[in-house]
Amino acid sequence: MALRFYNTLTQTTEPFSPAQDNTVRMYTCGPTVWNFVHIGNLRTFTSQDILRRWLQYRNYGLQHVMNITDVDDRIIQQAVAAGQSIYDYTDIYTKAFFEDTGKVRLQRPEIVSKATDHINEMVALIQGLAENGCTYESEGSTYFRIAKFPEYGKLAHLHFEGMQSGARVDTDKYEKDDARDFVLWKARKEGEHFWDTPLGPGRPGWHIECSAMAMKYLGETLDIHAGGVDLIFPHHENEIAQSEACTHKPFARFWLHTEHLMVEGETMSKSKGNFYTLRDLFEKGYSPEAVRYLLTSVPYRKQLNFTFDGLRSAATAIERLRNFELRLKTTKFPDGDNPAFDERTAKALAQFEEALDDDLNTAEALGAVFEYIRDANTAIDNGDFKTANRQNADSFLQKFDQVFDVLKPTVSEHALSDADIDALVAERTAAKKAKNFKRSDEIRQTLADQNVILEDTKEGTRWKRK
RNA sequence: GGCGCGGUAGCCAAGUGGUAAGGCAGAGGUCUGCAAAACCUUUAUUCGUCGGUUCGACUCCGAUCCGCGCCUCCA
Repeated sequence: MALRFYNTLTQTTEPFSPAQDNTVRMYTCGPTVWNFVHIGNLRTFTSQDILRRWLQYRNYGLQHVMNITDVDDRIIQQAVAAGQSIYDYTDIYTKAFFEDTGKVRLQRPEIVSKATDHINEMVALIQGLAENGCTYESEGSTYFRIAKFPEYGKLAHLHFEGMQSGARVDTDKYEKDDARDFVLWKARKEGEHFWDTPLGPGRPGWHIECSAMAMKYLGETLDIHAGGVDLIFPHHENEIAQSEACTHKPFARFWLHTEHLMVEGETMSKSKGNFYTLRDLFEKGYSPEAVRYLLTSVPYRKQLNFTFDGLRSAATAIERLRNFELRLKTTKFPDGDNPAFDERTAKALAQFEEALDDDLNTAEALGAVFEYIRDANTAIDNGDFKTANRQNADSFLQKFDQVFDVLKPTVSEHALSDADIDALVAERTAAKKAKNFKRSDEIRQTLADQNVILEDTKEGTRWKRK
């Protein structure tokens, strides 16, 4: 079956292909840069990375825009507290974001756009909405009038018929006609960063940046819009309202939402003491690959229970994958070809691709890979794996890694070089030959201290980094 | 209260009408100078509970218990 995704808008799984040409126009809600990225954020971004990679694997071009929210209440508050401008303050966390996500090998979107660089576009969009009679002004702020958009609630599947206007307590500091109305442009407040615009001095509301930037770079209708489940309402619902009320065209064809993660079975929160940034995990000694693997091993639409036990399991699972890769590379196979085994490889690849085509079922894809590895190991043991089978096997493994990207270890800059290791291994082999096991074990230990593991095989000694 | 998601082995988790993938941990074995590493085998008569439909249900229907999320600025 062809590629398909679950669409929050229709609540069904639908076949996917881009609307125009071969390029997927995709927008994902990026970070609010007021702090370091935490593992909850990262789960969403990692799932989007898998989405990116799978679209590319399926030979689609990609035009992916991710925003950086660099102005909002928290940022203003934190910047003031730190005695910095919002630009200086957010710059720190924007850089940290790419540094951190780079470590877990997230691809950088084709376009990264900052909210503060697109004030003009936002103002223009709000003006367009004003022309359509969808806005009103109150105490210097501009609001979107929900009553003008009857389809409001279609993404979150909320029904407001029974709700009385103003029935809810309005906790917002600004004056609104209807509790559901949301602010497009916030009036300037004393001591806050502001922009002078035709809408008056102030700053953008939360939702408008995404509509403005998405449509600027991708056109009025996106193929995919993605984010965390918590953004479905109100953020994405409001994006739809303000975009479609302006263009009268569907804002996005597919809405993909990543479920949240739990930590040790509990919701992650600072008060519970189970709040972790990616940097926290690195400090505890966990590898970027292990984090990446754990985060991707559970399909994106399922809640993921993040545990340290799971993180260790992930690291061991990666070892198994790497061991197979190493075995494939270093073993001398019997000459010839075994068509039956090539068929086995083809089957594994088909299962792998079908799993990811099915709304990115990463768990099933991994199952296909591990099952294959077991069969391949058995075939190698039995001599059923021939020299000519190596190419397809290796190609399958590389295709797997094109998506999951965990095979290559992250090597620190202080680590021994490959040449140093090779030299020590050669010395040990000589020592072993001379039955100088004392020296041989000494070298093994030296390398072990550098996180290099030696394996003695029929074809000699091979090594790997841990 | 409304809407949505989920409860499968010690842990993580796929499957969703034809008789339980995979990973980790555990147990056994192969290999090896010992060791390490690696590899192989094995581990759920059973899928929250109770009913129903069916030749047959983890998979469909009803009820029920439990967990999680959203219902205005949180990925």
